Amino acid sequence: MTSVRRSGTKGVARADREQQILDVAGPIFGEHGFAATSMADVAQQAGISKPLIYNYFGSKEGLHERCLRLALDLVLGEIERSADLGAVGLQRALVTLDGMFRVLDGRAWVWAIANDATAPEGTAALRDTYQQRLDGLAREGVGELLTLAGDDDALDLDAMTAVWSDVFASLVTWWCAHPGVTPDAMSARCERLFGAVFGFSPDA
Amino acid sequence: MTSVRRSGTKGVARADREQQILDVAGPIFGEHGFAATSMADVAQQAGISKPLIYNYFGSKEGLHERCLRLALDLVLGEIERSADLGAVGLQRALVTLDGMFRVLDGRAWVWAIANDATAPEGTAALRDTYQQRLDGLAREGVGELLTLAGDDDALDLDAMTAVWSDVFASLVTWWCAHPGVTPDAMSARCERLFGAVFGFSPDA
DNA sequence: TTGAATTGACTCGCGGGTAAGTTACCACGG
DNA sequence: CCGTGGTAACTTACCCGCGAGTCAATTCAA
Repeated sequence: MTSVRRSGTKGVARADREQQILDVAGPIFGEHGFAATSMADVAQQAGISKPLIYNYFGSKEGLHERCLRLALDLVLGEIERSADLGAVGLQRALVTLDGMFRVLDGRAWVWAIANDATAPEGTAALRDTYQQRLDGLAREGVGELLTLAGDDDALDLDAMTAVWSDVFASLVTWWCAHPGVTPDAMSARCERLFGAVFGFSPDA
Repeated sequence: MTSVRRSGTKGVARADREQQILDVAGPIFGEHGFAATSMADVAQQAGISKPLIYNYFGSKEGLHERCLRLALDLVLGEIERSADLGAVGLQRALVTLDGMFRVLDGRAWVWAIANDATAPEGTAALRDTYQQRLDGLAREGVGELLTLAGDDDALDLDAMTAVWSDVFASLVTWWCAHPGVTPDAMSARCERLFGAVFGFSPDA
């Protein structure tokens, strides 16, 4: 997995060192949040010095943005992949949840960093495009449900989309807080809960 | 509303000044969160100097705790009051939401400060007792629903309680982000959404 | 020798917190 | 009616630690 050293280079090849730093920084940002993470801490846990990180990523924001991009790509990619599977209604919700559990298995920090409230202002645009694509997908399913119930109020749709997004996040966050639960077990749990709420088996 | 000045005292009476600082600090803590709030900012917006705040509240944590207590008392008090009204099932949920909208009307910072993720460690105990009482109430209604559906898994109840708490929070937060919506209109919205999800009118 | 990789040892601003003084008001004695 | 001292409210100007960010070296492969 090690890249070839470039001429005139001591120590670790540039690409490898970069990857190594990202591997360490991601979980740290995820655990403590952007604001409460110190560069000295990242450097120490990576076994290198602080200036080296600045050499590679320029600033704390720069390092964070790289980690955030990885996280958002992973999360959003998985959600869009699930959407393409073609399931509808509750089945689609369950499929999306299941995919998320699988992709986050052993990488809970990805979810944490994607939902970090202390992220710097500079990432607002990045997070916006991500949120818009997410909301768009959520809105489809939610709109279907509301239309079926004869509700065509625009703000109702807006609020319900926010609620569904939070329900999704709530289930994922709960799972992240229970490391012993396998993705399979968690998906089964979601099926039971959906069944209890909606009063019928989801595959009906 | 002004307290009597005590003998040998210049300026504002102690109780009045304390209240004035709290009135300013609450919304600031709510808007920026504990971590991102600076004492100098609070002092400036209150039109006084920084040391005066320390004279009154001892520390940043001290000031924050006072604001947090006010917020938690308001929120939890309202929820327990709603619980005592004796409604059951979905009606109880709607009544609780309605009460929350009314008590937070014009005081959105109360909700923000009660849900601030950057609150200091020292308030963990305070927040725990609050959260436990909240969870206890939520667990009642959720447990009823799950038992009705034949689900008696302990972790299911745990997860579902977390989800319901987040749904509640999600609706309140959405409302806080839409200042033009009256409590009445928001309660009506909640009724429609509940109806759409559960497939029947809540008062049935 | 060259030059990229790497680091020890800084600077600097920000924000919590404080020491020491200043202001304004009141209660007295003359 | 006028000092004059006492006291509480209040402020200016500071300290100090922490963490982001930088610079002048140092190491080592080619």
